Amino acid sequence: MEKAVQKFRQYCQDNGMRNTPERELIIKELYRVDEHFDVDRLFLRIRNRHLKLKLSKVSIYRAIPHLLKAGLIREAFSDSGAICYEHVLGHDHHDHMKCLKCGEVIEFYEKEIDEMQQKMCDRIDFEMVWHVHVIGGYCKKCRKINRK
Amino acid sequence: MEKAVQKFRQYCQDNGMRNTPERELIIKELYRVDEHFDVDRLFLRIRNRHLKLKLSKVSIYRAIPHLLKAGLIREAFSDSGAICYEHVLGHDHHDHMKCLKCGEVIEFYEKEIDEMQQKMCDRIDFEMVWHVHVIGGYCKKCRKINRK
DNA sequence: ACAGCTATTGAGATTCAGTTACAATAAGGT
DNA sequence: ACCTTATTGTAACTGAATCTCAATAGCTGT
Repeated sequence: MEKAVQKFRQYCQDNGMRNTPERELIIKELYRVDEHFDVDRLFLRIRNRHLKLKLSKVSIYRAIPHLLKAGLIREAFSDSGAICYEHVLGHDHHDHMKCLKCGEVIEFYEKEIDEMQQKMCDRIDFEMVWHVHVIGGYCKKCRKINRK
Repeated sequence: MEKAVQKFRQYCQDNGMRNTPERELIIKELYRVDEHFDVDRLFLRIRNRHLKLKLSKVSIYRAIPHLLKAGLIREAFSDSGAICYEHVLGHDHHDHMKCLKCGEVIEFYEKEIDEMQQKMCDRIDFEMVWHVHVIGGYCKKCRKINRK
């Protein structure tokens, strides 16, 4: 977590930006819990913990493009309109499956898929910056229920 | 295109739904052009062709969940807020790369990635219904420009 | 061919995520 | 400590998508 804050400070320096308590608060709360989040959820989490009584949702919206660029978070998937993010530092890369019935999110990682993806990009001289790979379907539990 | 209309008629029958000229118009326009589209773009295309002067955007929104279920279209990616779809019939399966600079969309298909994806789902007993695989980055052209 | 049930339509109001405008504040180099 | 200007919060706004509701029109049975 402290590492993330450090990294962001560096990012600010490199880009002529100012580091502020608001941004650090966002990063700290972001890294405190190992969970997917959208802006609203993160906002409420900060509110409810009384870490600081006044932090505007707009500041979170404004911070996100920077956090993405700085490589602190990445887009995971979108959930009925709202975009869900996850932190990157200290969390191995993975992608997501989402159960269309119970909403459960399963993380997966298949080394070969990633490698193949990279090879394919190299082949056509495409410089990959990010990727989103989401599989929608029915999880083990919900399949059983459906079969009944 | 006529095949798509047929398929949708069947889908209506199977689900106690009514087939209407509005829905057929949507499907026909959808299949007339081999291009990605969002609701707005499709709406304007129908308007501009004067195929029918009065078709509400709401009807398109309402048709989409059915078209998805009927297997006539699929979600391709989202473009600054709006979801982009593409038709499925008569168009081989593929995924997308998107250039973050010029916005170009490149379609790709890697058989092995698809197979590996399926194997992985089988392994954990997850029934895949759809998947979205989007790679963001810089295309060949834009990389060259960036290097200057 | 007709009647009646009810799915579907369009207009307009509404919701909700995300953005913008702007005046007040405060970070950080000097 | 000062001064420049990036950042903040409030509130107004945009734009995609949904909901409400009265009017319309498919389909089914007769």
